[in-house]
Amino acid sequence: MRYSRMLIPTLKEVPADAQVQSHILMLRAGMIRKLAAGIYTYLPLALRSIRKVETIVREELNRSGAQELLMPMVQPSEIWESSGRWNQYGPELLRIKDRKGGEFCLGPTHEEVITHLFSNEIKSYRQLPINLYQIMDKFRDEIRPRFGLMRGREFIMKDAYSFHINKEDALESGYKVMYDAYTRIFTRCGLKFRAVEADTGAIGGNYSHEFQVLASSGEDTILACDACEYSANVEKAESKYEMTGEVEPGSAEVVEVHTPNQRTIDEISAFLKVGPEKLIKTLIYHDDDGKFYAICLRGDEELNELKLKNHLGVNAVYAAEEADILKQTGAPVGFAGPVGMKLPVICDFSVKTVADGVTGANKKDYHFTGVNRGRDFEPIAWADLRCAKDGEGCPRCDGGILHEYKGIEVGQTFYLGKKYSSKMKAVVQDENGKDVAVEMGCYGIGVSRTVASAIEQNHDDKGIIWPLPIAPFAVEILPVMMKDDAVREAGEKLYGELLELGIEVLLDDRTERPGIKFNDADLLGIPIRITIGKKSLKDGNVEFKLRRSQDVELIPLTDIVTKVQDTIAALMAECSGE
RNA sequence: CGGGGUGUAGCGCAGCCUGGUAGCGCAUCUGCUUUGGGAGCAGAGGGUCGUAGGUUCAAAUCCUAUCACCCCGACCA
Repeated sequence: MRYSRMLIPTLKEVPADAQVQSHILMLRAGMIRKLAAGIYTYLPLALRSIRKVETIVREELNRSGAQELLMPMVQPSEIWESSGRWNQYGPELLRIKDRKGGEFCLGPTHEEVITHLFSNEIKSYRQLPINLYQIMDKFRDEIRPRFGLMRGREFIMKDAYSFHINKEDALESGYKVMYDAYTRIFTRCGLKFRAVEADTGAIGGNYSHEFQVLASSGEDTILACDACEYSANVEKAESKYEMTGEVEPGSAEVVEVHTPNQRTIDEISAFLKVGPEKLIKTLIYHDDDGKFYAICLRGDEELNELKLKNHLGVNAVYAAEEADILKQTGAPVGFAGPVGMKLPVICDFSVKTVADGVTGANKKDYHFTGVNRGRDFEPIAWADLRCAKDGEGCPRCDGGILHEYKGIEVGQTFYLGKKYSSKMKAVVQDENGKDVAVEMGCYGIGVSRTVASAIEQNHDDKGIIWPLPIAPFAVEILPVMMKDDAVREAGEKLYGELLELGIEVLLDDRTERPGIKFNDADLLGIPIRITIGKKSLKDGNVEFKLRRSQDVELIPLTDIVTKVQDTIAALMAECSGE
């Protein structure tokens, strides 16, 4: 492609409404333009990268036995009513009417459509297993779209749905296969990522993983072991911490102390001059049935609500309102404690590391000191309820330490079991002619977000540094002076030769000044740059430079094609995962 | 939806308080000179000042409403 003919409207200045690097750089590199909040046009350069990701996704999914189809973006309300989600989904579902007043929505996801299709077309266990996927635009009317392609309302997603006759199959030939395919996909994209254990909600089990591209600007926090494969979203992560540091209960007397208006851990810690690790904090929670609990943690620990929810085996947990706390504990917020607590007390393991602790007295403006477990209170359960932290022990292996990373979620795999199939009539006849609900899995990849996260992970202050497999072009030829006949002709000749070999090459044939060309080249981030200048050309050489490196090599014109081919092969091999 | 902020040329902004010819830089077009890291000179084009009402002899400027966009919270690929 000739630069002079391609729509690449680069910007020298940073657009005022962009905050994150991927957004800024995609705007500046002329890759995207906004039409409305969270809705973008992908310009030619961006589309080339998107297509590359899509191709990798297709190749790996096809290889894993999945089949591509394409479902409608506009979906009738009926199927959403039958799944119960027409009312449930909320304002994120963009609803529209046709000319006859019929109700439709723009598809935010396709469980309804795929299940509708399945129940009509798949009747027998002999047709299973089957895995169907598509790559298309989704529309989710997000409350707050932001960060360019990172969180758009319209975005490109690959969604896959698998159907199996039994759980063993679903996990082995379904979930595991997709997990491996995802690992290959992101490896082939040239991204540094981790597959982390994620919340499975009410389904339970370790059968959901988030694929997180590591980037300091990521919104998700993950903890990963430095010795084994364990890594998990901090929302779910466990650690070996609770097994260490346990102390015997102390022998101090329980003393009621006056602590006027001292509510928070910091306030009490300062007021009584004891460290927060000597405090036991008590939080009041209730589940979706309105049942209340008192949750105790060491003062310097944070409650992981997800762990609490899973421990209780309920659909949701909520922090109690101020009025409820007064009603349930007899004291205002800040003075709850396990001693004499009427509500069931559940303690995090961290409480075992506190002896002669400080707790609320369930009485306004009073706390207890010298509180010890066993003697002064007894929880109904001990559990891991705290947020795991950087530097703590790995729960899966010996000696491994967890480290914290920031990540961008680009994919998630779910084993769903029969949760949806039983509700949505996805049934087949088994060998006995009996109807059974099928085992389902669903698997998503944010394609446009993957491209954005690649930039988030690979850039410097001058611009993008594309991983070769998803770069819009592999090579950029930069003739410094197009008006110099020798330089121009050498550029054109090399351009022709590389094209002939099927190499994707961008020829900057603009008659711009060198500074503009160099800066644009850095901004666009094409992995291989070949600069053709008057002086080196006189000796029969061109300059060869990788975007990610500072080194410039002088290569004889006669060798440059081979050099490019070898370099492409080497860069691709880095991402092959072999 | 709650809180904060911004709408003036393709991009970045000034002008508004104190009403009176709509400006600057970059970009664009023409010509000449320049050409290894965002050139110089000369000239040109481009704006219903987000929109709708109101006040006024007169509104980008004051008032009212409204819309859009951005940032902080709950959601998610």
